[in-house]
Amino acid sequence: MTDGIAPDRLAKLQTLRSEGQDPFPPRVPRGQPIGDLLPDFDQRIGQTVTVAGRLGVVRDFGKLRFAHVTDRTGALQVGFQRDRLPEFWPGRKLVEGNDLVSITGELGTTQKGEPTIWATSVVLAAKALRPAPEKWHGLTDTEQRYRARYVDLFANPEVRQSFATRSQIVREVRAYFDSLGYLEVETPILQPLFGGAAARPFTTHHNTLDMQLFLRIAPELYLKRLIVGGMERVYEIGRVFRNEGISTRHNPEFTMLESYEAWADYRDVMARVEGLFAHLVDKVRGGDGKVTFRDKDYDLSPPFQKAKYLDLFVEKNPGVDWFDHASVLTRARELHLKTDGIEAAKLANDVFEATVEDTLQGPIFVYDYPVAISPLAKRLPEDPRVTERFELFVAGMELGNAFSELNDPIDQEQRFAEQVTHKDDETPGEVDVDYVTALEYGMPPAGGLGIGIDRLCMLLTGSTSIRDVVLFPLLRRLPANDPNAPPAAEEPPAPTEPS
RNA sequence: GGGGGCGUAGCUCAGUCGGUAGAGCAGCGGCCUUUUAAGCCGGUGGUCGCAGGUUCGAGCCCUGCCGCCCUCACCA
Repeated sequence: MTDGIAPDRLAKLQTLRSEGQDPFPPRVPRGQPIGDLLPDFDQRIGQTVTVAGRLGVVRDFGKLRFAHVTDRTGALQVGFQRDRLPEFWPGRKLVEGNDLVSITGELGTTQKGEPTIWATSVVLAAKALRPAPEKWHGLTDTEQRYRARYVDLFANPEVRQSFATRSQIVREVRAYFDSLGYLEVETPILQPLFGGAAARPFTTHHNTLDMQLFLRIAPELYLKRLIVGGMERVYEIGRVFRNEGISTRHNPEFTMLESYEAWADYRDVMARVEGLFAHLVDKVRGGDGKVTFRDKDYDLSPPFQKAKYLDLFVEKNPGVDWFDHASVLTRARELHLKTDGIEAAKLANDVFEATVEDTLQGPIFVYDYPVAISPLAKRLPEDPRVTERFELFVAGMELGNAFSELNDPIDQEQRFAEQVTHKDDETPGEVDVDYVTALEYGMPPAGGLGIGIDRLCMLLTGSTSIRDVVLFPLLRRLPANDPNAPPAAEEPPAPTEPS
């Protein structure tokens, strides 16, 4: 438990205690945000204020020491002078870099004009038993950054900034839908059947009900029940779980936005998406939609390009008929795709993904997807093989998926039944009868949308990896003898009742 | 799961041909009241990811394993 603690810091802690000082006092003077002091600092010179935060590297001049103190709003230099701190001075070395402190002092500047709080009182707020990473490089080891995100966050200000931006993005997504009269709702994460997407679920079990449950792969089918119920405009921002590979753009749990709007179709939803991006570009990027992602430039300002799925398919696969399996099979073999045991429609879509998807720099709406790969979308009146569905691509990355929602319960039941007969581990083993029943009560025509919030954050923060926009990405557990590993399996603490 | 790369002090990194384990920062002692990657002097600090093997001798070569990153596959 104490592996990795610097012995000298532990010794200082004990010295503090033996001198009757509490290294972890319950409260200290909180003072005010450093960021509030800086803009009109010149006018504040001479004021006595209190600030609290984490102490940086101490620069020691014998009878004078400097260090910066950082809080969530900024950093300010602290000047420790022997003559102003007669009581603190003899034990000054017991307070060191990375400790958490509360400083009271007079605002002033140094000879070089650096804003400085000349301390008249120093209170240790919490002793740090481990040193900070190196001041100049910070913490760069990616594994340590993800495993010890708490260090990453205080050592690397740009990381804090990215997550602040993520918070702002989520806030503005809410603001956008709220402004349109949508209700934010919460639907089950533990679901007896999984659906609304094609993905392998995590499974779990409820003891008292003795029931198998799935962690949701999408909230879709519950949200549309709400449309049946007359809520008309709903959205949910929540975690979904897919038991699949991990990569720079996949985390097993990720955050999805889904919205549904009655009396809208997929064209209306397209406009909503453009409206959302315009809003985000305005509020998060200050009107600048130009972002750099993986060394390429994109402009996220709407309007976006549009192209039909089948047009793109033909363009990259001349002479190949998406709906003709023999034709697709030939092409798939040409592309060295895996063809054994792959269903016809999936194979055709694999060809699309192999030949088209990477070329979609975007932002671009790809629309009118074949029905066979769109089990929840409404067919085009003029071509029942195709659905009113679009996906949004940026940088070859699928960012959103939307369609005119299928509200014909008979068609829906048939498509579910079709899925069950071709069941694989990505489709449920039985028809969601209750969902079909809901549709039988009548669902207004509606447009639905799903957007991967994490990927949206990647784009807007220029993060190459999804792990840079997820605070605690899933990592393999380390062996128990490693100091960074969680404590070896012990008796779990007794469950406590929520109060 | 396949392919490639990486793992050395708390942190950032060197380590040549296989020949005594190194630097900077942090921490420790000393000097210094205006530095800001402070400076100077002196010391401290190592399960070289783990386990085997080859060798007189392994951080280095070989095998297996663990972890992370990139990439492909799958997906949003």
